Amino acid sequence: MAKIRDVAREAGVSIASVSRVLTGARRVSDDTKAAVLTAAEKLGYRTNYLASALRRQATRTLGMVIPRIANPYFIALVQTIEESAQAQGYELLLCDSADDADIEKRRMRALLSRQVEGIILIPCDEKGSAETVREALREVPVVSLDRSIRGIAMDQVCVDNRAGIVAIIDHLAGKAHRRLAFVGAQQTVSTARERLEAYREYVREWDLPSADRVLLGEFTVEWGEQAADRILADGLPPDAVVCGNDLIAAGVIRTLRARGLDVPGDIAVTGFDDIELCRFIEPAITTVHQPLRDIGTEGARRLFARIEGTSGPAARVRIRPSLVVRASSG
Amino acid sequence: MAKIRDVAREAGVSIASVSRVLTGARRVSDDTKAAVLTAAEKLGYRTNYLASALRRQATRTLGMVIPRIANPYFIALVQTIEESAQAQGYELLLCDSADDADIEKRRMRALLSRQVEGIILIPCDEKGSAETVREALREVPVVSLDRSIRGIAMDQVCVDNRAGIVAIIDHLAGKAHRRLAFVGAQQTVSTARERLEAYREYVREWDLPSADRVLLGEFTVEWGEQAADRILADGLPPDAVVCGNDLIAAGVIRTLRARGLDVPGDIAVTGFDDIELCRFIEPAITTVHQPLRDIGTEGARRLFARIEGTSGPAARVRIRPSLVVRASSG
DNA sequence: TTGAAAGCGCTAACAT
DNA sequence: ATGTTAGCGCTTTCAA
Repeated sequence: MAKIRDVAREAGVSIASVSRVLTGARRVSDDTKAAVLTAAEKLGYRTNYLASALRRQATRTLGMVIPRIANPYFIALVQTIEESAQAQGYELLLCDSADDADIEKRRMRALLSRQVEGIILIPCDEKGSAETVREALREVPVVSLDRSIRGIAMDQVCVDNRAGIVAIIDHLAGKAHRRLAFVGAQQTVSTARERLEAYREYVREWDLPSADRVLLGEFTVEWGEQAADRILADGLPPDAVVCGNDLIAAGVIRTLRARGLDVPGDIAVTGFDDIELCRFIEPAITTVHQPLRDIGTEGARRLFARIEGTSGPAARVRIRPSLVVRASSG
Repeated sequence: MAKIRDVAREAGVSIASVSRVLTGARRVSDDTKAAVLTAAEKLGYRTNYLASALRRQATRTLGMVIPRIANPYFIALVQTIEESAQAQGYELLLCDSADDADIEKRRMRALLSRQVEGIILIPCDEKGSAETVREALREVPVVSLDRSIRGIAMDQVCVDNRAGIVAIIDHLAGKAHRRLAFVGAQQTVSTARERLEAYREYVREWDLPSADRVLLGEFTVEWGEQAADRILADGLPPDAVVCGNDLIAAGVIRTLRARGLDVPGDIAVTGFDDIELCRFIEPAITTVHQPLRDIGTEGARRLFARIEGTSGPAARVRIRPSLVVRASSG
């Protein structure tokens, strides 16, 4: 692999001149520039990023840690961050925490070891992630996306979960649904917690017993399937099921239909997130659309502001979602 | 950020001793080790990867370039590669080529600049990728996955597309389907080409006219929807549609049902890849299951063999897929 | 405008 | 077992 030395020799100039040409410094004659470019091209020279970054003490690299790379929902956020990074001339290092706080810590440390200049994190666990973030914050700015962490001074950008749940309940109430149930996930992340809390608080304005008709498991299709059977085991089932996310809704719908019920005729079902699957399920799922692009760009904006040191106190930003009415809610 | 100097001072030893302790070299006394560990912990020291990698001339890092990070199918391969990399003590740098040969070239160069020790590539374009690969091969081993590139000496691991299509046609023939059609994608990647060729060659053993009943577009749901309408416009439509992948099949099914036809009653439909969506569509899609784990591990195995210089001539490996029969093929 | 040389933070060879 | 030091490949003073 050709080094800057080789290019200098080939071009008949000093290595300083080669560096100047390649980094775009101004003070170079056209002759030198041409000679260097020719030599570099001829030798297939490529700047050694390690040496360059070590010397200039800048990597122009961002890190991002997400709970699961296989989740298209998170990937949509990755895309947005990647675009923002590219626009600023930064590269993105993506890591998967496998929804495990220990792995998340290891990944964050690996990113810091690689001297990333900032980190975007989708925390995997509200408790476990806090310590990791605090450690990282001592070295670089960190911004959390999608899920928030309480009691920590950092920029956090997420959807207004409460507004989403309120919109869903208002919609169902407008369709004359009265007996509601909520199928959500255990309270390990803020989204699970906030959606449940919003449901509990808001639904009692319509129907008190509905506030206690709550089942908590995981954000998966499988849990939705199980939960639906539990709901049906009840003597007088609800006429609408508010789900914590779309995957759960897909599972609930599948089981309800397998048991011979009509959705939404017998029971309406709603989701949250508006993942692509919503349009493929029959009936298509009524849900809350996540403003992923807005969340991502706002997160990146704040991270870069911190990197440049031009930002004020840490803030928690909540982006308003929108209701998407489809067939599953009658 | 604490440096090795600071730790050495804090521990009252030389920087060499700190390095020895942290890199796990043997020749250190227990006292020194303890002192270093304590000091490092106290200062929150983390080895600077840039300096370390530059010095040892080894990054223990692999690069991977895939056409689209949003495609869960590719992500399944990423997961496998990541696991293999971790098992070897390597980290993985993931890049998205956005299905664009120019971007792919830029990404590959960025990886080389970062001194990755090997690259796993899912080429975005059979023509455009060849040159990029040849360039990269001058510096590090490159292994292609899922899609192959003709006329280039490198390890390539992909599914046996022909075997998959043959299995599909045998299955449909066994169900007494005779008038077949193929809906695939333009021939920019090997998978599109090989599946079409296999269809054309093999279907004529059953029904000659079927070999010409071919529509080519993209590997998307939207194209499947359009293609279905074109198929129906024909006076005497086929009784089974073999699709180039599952997304196309999903689109075909959606349109056929929207036009009032029964799948598979009126027309059977099959896919290729066995993505998750297959089980959610109604009717669930009969398809060819990709042995993604096998492809990934075999690719990683070959890459590491090349990195260690313990491998023979470049080879093209074809992994056998399996047929998954579901409701869409009657 | 150009070149010589220092030094980024670390590891490993060499000396002790 | 430990310390001293050269040097990985590059960028950026500093001089000329």
